[in-house]
Amino acid sequence: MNLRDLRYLLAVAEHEHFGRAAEACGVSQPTLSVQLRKLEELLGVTLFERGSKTVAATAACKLLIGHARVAVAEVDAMLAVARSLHDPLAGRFRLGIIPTLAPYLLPLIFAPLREALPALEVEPWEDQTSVLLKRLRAHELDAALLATEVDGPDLASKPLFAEPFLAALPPEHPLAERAVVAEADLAPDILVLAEGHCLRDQALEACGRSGALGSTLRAASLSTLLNMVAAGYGTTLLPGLAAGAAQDAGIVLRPLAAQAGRTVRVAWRVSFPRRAALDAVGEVIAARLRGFAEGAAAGTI
Amino acid sequence: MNLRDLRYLLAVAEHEHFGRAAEACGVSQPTLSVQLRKLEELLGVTLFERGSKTVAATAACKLLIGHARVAVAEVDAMLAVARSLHDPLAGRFRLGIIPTLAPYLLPLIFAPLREALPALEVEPWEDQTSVLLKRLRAHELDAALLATEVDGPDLASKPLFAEPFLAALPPEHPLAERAVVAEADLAPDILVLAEGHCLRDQALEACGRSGALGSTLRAASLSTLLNMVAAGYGTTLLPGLAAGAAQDAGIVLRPLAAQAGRTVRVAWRVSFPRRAALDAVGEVIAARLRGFAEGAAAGTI
DNA sequence: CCAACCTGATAGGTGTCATCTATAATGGCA
DNA sequence: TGCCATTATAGATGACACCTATCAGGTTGG
Repeated sequence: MNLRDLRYLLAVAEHEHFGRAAEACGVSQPTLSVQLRKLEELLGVTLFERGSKTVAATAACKLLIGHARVAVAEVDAMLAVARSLHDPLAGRFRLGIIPTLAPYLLPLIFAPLREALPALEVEPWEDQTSVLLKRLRAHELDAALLATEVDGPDLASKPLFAEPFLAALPPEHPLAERAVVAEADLAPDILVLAEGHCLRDQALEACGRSGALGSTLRAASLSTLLNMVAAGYGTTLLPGLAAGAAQDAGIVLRPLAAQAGRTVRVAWRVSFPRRAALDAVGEVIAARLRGFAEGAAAGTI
Repeated sequence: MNLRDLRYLLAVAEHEHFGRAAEACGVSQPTLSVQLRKLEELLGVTLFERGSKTVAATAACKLLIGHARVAVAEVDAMLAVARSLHDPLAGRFRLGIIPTLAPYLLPLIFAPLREALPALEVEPWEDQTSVLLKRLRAHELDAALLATEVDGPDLASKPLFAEPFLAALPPEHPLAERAVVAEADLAPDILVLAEGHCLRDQALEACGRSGALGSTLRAASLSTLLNMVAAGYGTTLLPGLAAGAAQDAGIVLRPLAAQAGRTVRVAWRVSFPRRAALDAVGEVIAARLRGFAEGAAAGTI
């Protein structure tokens, strides 16, 4: 059975005339006659009584037509929905973001995203890299903003912008008097985030310390870490976008000698079909952050 | 778009696996792949994300699947209804019956009809011949029991049984003393039904009177007519099946010399598709009335 | 690290079938 | 009785759903 046949059925029932029904369906009258007869044979039911001048739906036909009408209407509704879904730049876009980035990046990009992609409902999801990757692979996210490369043939990524690190120091810290701080000088009393945060590994690597930290304090969030630095517990390496929050906390920021930093990337499943939305979101973010690295590295924040 | 495609869509969404979905649909995997890709092109929407090991429905697909499910379910329901309608001996059967027949025939045939055709809901409709024919042609009746032939190429009929007329006389009427009454003897004081009843014309013809009756009384129903005869207003020609009612009213019945009578026929549209039901109903009625004519004509009622 | 697998995509061939035009059959009507 | 309207039939044709065979990519296990 074919949907077309149901449309023919409804047309003949409505017009009570094969010729006009055929015209309404855009086919020839013989086509309609043949197809309708086939439908009758398939159903095992006489659908229409053909008189010399009249075509009348049988009682059986009237029973069946109700179902046919609903079925055709549903398919039409489906086509309509599909048409409204044509635009890849519309609909929900679930974007994972790592915790050391989300609070500082989101305020910057929300407005540009809404302006550039008004039909796209960007839904942020904050979690650590490994969780984001898991959710991304599970189709629970459409893309993720990370500070690491991704591996595996099912995922791909591209860099959006470079984010320099800054030395974050308590005001009374000896290093605060220097204009530029060498990464290695931070090593002795550096504070880092809890395990799982990519920033933790990157900070340790930048200042040349191994992973074995002993009793070093570990903060659960970048906000907590800043509070600890401000309280004089030690120093840290801060992502450039968090500079504003650090200064508000009374922390002294200094550019780094070797210009350590991280690259924020957008990652996605290679099979993800809405590449247009993906690229558009990436471009909006990259455009918003363009020139950020130079300014931050030069200390002109 | 084809219903088949919707079934494929639902199968893949359910199994999340092209091979197994194809098996469930009874087609090869390439067929399913090709058809689904075509559906995606038709809808302009990517329905599934194909990973190396996974097939996941996109958000758009989930929106569309709801409609597809309803449409397919409706079509299946339609097929189920059609199957249950296969039996032509089932369902409503609207049977027109003329007023001079209905009250006397229906009590005889209801039980046999119910026994022989339990799935057939016979729905009687009582009206005069012309009205019945109009309703029959308008598809408001499936068949009609008449005492006349039908004409026109759109209608057909066949005789079911012969119904002799009887002379109906007041007990004190002179003719009541005869064993057999000649039709012409009833003419002087015959009472007939109102115009439009076929029995009126047949009674008048049988007793040799012209249509011009002058001030002759006319009854609206056979029941009224019997009351009038019983009250001594005159005589009448009575259809055999009404004999019981007449005797209950205290009327004297006599066989007719020329054995005037009428033939009850079933009429239908030649295009009426449920010939099986029609023939079955006719046969039940004919069987029930078989032998009636001889008994009635012989006065052994 | 490579071979065997699993899975979906692609290619070429084939048969079915929806569709067309042309024409017949039927009945109504003047 | 011939003309109009309507549906049914016939034969031809093109589209397309389907198949088998094969490819391509990714995973897995020895």
